[in-house]
Amino acid sequence: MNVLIHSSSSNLEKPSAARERILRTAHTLFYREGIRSTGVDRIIAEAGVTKVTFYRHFPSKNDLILAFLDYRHHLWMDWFQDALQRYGHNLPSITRALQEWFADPAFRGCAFINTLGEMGNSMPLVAQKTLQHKAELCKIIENLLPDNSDKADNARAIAMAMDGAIIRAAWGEPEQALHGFNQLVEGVCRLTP
Amino acid sequence: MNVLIHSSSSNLEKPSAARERILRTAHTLFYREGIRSTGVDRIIAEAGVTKVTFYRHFPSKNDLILAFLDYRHHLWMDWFQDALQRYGHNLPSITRALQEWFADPAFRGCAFINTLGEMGNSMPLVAQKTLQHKAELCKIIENLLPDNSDKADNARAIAMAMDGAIIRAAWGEPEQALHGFNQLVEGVCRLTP
DNA sequence: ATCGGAGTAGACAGATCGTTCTACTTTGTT
DNA sequence: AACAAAGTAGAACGATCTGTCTACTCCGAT
Repeated sequence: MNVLIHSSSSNLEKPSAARERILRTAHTLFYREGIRSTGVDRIIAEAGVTKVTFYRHFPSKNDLILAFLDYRHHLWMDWFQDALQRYGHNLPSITRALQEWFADPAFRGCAFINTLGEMGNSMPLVAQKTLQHKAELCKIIENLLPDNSDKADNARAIAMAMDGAIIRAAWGEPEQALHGFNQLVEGVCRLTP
Repeated sequence: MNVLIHSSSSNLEKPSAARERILRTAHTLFYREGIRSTGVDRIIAEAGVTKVTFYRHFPSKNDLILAFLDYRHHLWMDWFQDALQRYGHNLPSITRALQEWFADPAFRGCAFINTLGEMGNSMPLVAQKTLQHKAELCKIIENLLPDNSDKADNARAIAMAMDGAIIRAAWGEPEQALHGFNQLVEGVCRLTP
């Protein structure tokens, strides 16, 4: 019951089935077990490709890491926007979306937070992609806020609260995470009604 | 100008100078560069000990990782409590303490968030120590809250906001992190005045 | 018909990983 | 004086890491 499903059958422009399999496998393993503890050999084996094929598409593991983040970005954004729509596309729908995500057995926190935390400053592009990801998230949150409030500011605060909630949920306390998140969001909204 | 300084001269009960050096070196490297990307060979070299000495104190790298978290816990808690006292031991003093921390050139986010994110579920004790760390932090925050409010609940929400701020600061946006954190704290406090 | 791009299978190199080992020296306690 | 704990120096282990290489197959477009 994965909530974040891979759009498997969009091969109309043929972006290489092998490449897609590598990327999906890398996504699963990188997200579940971390970047460094996942060797390329394992990705290659589980994706069912050969080394030559792998290195043809991704000249180095670093290239795969960056592609993984792009892949993750689109996957997560698509799911999140869809979830918001399904839950009413208003402020409370964020909580419902998070609840859905936290309940996913594959949930293991935010891939960007985890990756940046693991890689440190050794890959500047990771930090850059992380910032882009969160900037886009802020824009989406902005659209859920009423016009009279200071939208950009409040959206950033809510995004921060989201990260805090995601981390807490990753520690195995999803209920407390959602409760605390609601508290924080409610508080912020009361400040600029 | 490290804000988190190592209590170097507390060798009255002699916990082995070599052990202390290994632990300090591991702390620096693990925190700055991550766990898996820091090999024991490098720790051994930079700590100026030999392999035998290293493995006498820490039978495996995993033991060192856990000791690192304990070490970090005490180091950070001591600094944090001291900073709170210095800034007035009230709610706003949290922000000042965070500001001080974020300005530290060695700042690279929360060691527990980073480590748990990197290790995943491969080391259950890491998750356990992380929860203990944050539980203790919540208790400290509780003591800063007025009596009439729902202290435990609010402390947890504030701790969550702290984590969000820490992450944002680790991405290189300390001012936005502090601003958002203030917003969130102010909002929570207005809910239960 | 043919040529190139993308695939398969798997050996291999060179570095680094965590860990163990032998052999010797210093230091503190009894 | 003697002994044990804790230190030094450094070789070596097997495993695993990323990345390269040769040799062969398949298939679609020209």
